Amino acid sequence: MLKRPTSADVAAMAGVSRTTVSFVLNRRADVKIPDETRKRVVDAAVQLGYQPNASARQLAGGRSHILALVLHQSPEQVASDAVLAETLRGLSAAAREGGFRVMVELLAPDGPDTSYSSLLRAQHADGLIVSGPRSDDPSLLELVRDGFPIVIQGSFPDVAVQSVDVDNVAGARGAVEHLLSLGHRRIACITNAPLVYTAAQERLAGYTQALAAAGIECESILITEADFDAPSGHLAMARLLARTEFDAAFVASDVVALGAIGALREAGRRVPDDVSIVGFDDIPLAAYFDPPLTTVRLPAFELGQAAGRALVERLADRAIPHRTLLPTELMVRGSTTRRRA
Amino acid sequence: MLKRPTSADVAAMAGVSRTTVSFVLNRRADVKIPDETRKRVVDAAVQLGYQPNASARQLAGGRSHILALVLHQSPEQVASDAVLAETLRGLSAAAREGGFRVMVELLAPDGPDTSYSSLLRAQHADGLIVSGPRSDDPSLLELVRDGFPIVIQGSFPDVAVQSVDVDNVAGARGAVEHLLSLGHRRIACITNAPLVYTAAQERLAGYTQALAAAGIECESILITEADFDAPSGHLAMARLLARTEFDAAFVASDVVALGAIGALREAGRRVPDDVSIVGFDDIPLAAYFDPPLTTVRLPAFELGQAAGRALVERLADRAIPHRTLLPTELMVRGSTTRRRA
DNA sequence: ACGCGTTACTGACGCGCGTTACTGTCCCCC
DNA sequence: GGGGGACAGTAACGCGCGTCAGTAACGCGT
Repeated sequence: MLKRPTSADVAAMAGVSRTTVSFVLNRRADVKIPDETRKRVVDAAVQLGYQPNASARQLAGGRSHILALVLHQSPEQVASDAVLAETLRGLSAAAREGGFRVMVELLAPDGPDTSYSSLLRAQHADGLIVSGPRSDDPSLLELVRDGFPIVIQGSFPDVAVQSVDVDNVAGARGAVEHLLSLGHRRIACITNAPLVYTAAQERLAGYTQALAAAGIECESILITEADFDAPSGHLAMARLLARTEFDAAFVASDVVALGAIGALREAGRRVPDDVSIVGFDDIPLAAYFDPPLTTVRLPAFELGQAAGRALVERLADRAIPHRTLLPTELMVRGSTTRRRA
Repeated sequence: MLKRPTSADVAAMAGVSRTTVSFVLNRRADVKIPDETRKRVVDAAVQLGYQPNASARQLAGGRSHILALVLHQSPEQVASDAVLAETLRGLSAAAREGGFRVMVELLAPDGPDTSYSSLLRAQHADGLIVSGPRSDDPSLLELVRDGFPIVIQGSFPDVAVQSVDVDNVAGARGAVEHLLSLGHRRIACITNAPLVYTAAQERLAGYTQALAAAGIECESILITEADFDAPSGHLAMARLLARTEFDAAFVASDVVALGAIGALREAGRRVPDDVSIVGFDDIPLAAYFDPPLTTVRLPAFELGQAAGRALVERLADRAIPHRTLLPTELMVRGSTTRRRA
């Protein structure tokens, strides 16, 4: 492997100093360089295939131009996170706009894994996007308190840190309102995850709000928790079926909803004729479920993009809103229908 | 934000030179340091919360300790890549074992996006894992020729570069043999992607091999291409239904298969009673399709892990096999059944 | 007393770049 | 003729670390 050219090589070839090379290649507006010299430098750089060494640049400039995405999730959660790819795409796009690259740090949630704090403390990355943190994460609190640039994707209550999220409450409320508008009154709810996760809390809150607004009492017998994946949805629906009657259900995750629909089918209940189902997320496959799933679209790409942009702005010392909430959209498909008379 | 401590600060506090600090913290076995001194240094480092600056380390050491994952995929492909998350987990695990971190580079496939070559040339990353490259990518060829450490995830024929892949041919063959063993003779095939992708070619090859081994002629009227996502599977199945008869189909992607099953349903054909279906990938949701999908399990985690490990070994100048093929496993579920008499 | 080896450590350089402060030159205007 | 300013460019330092060559102190055998 041939030795990579340095800026000194470019300088030598162009017959100028290294400083001039740096000025030209970094397009410094406050330094005047005649076009002729500029061209000589650029030509030399191109001819040598010069690429500035990232480490040296980072060291001299004090910034790494890297954003790190920290995923605070269990394997099951990652596996069933159907929107991760899209979120990553959005983040990647935003990073690129701002001249950053993206690093990914996957954490095992069992046991305190604080490896990501070294990302910042070692200046591996300039800023962090932390996805779905647990609200009791001490090392995250410490990083925030130390003033590191961090954007939370999700929510992290009671802490002064920027966050970007989808409007879970409004989305869930809209989903339940849709069921209400179809005449359903006895509506069950399966959460997407245990309630230690704020997103699960928020979606549940949307459910109860919609019921309250319609003057319907919220019964805990109608509510049960799932745990990210389809099997947990299957179990949750089986629990509900065993203990009460209902003619619709809001399932706060498409993946969980697929499992729940399976349980309904096995119990001989048809969707949507016997039970209407609304999901949440609008994963790419949702429209191809049988029946096609009515669900709440989570703008995954935009979410990643918004988080990335927020962090980029923050790193440029520009003011950014404390909290950004992205709107959801109800996608009405075949899994909901008017209540039978 | 407080200024981060440097190794000089640690040295001052411990009353030794910076060199000694470096020796102690890097656990250099070839340098003898008494335990007492060692302890003083470690204590000082802990007390200051010292974290070596990554850039400086990279610059001095000439390596970044970063692996980059290059995803050469269209948005639709990324969105429907249900195994990306798992692969990333595996890669991340392997990287961590080897003391590396992971960077992700998403490329738009339209137009030659060579941004990833600068990852290596700028020494942003020590090595690359390139997922599913197109075989005509010139900048990749160039990188390989220049001797950069690259591992392909997928295949890249006719080029001397390490690669890791799942055994697509054997997996597809097994899927079709399963259909044959159930008495099916007229078996259609929907590819997972256009045939410029080698994985699609290989899975198709497995299909034709299995038929050939059974002495069945391979008819092109039974073969059609899809394009990664469910809608394309729907279209593909509609095309097949319009032009011929068959009693089973091998669909080389679970996501595509879901779309195909939808098309069968709309055409009034039941799965598996009228048409048996075998998919490929075993995405987490496959077991929850209706009917549960018989499919070929792609060991996604292991794939990422194997790619990561291969690259780590390569970077340590240890010999690694030119090509690693991971075995698949047939998951027999409800979408296949014996041919009706 | 001297040489020699060992132990315990350090000084100084280099990695490749950004950047500040500075130098030299030319020209114009009083 | 000389002061001043714009122009074109450079020398040199610092970023924080790894590492090699080197040194000072000490012990030991003869």
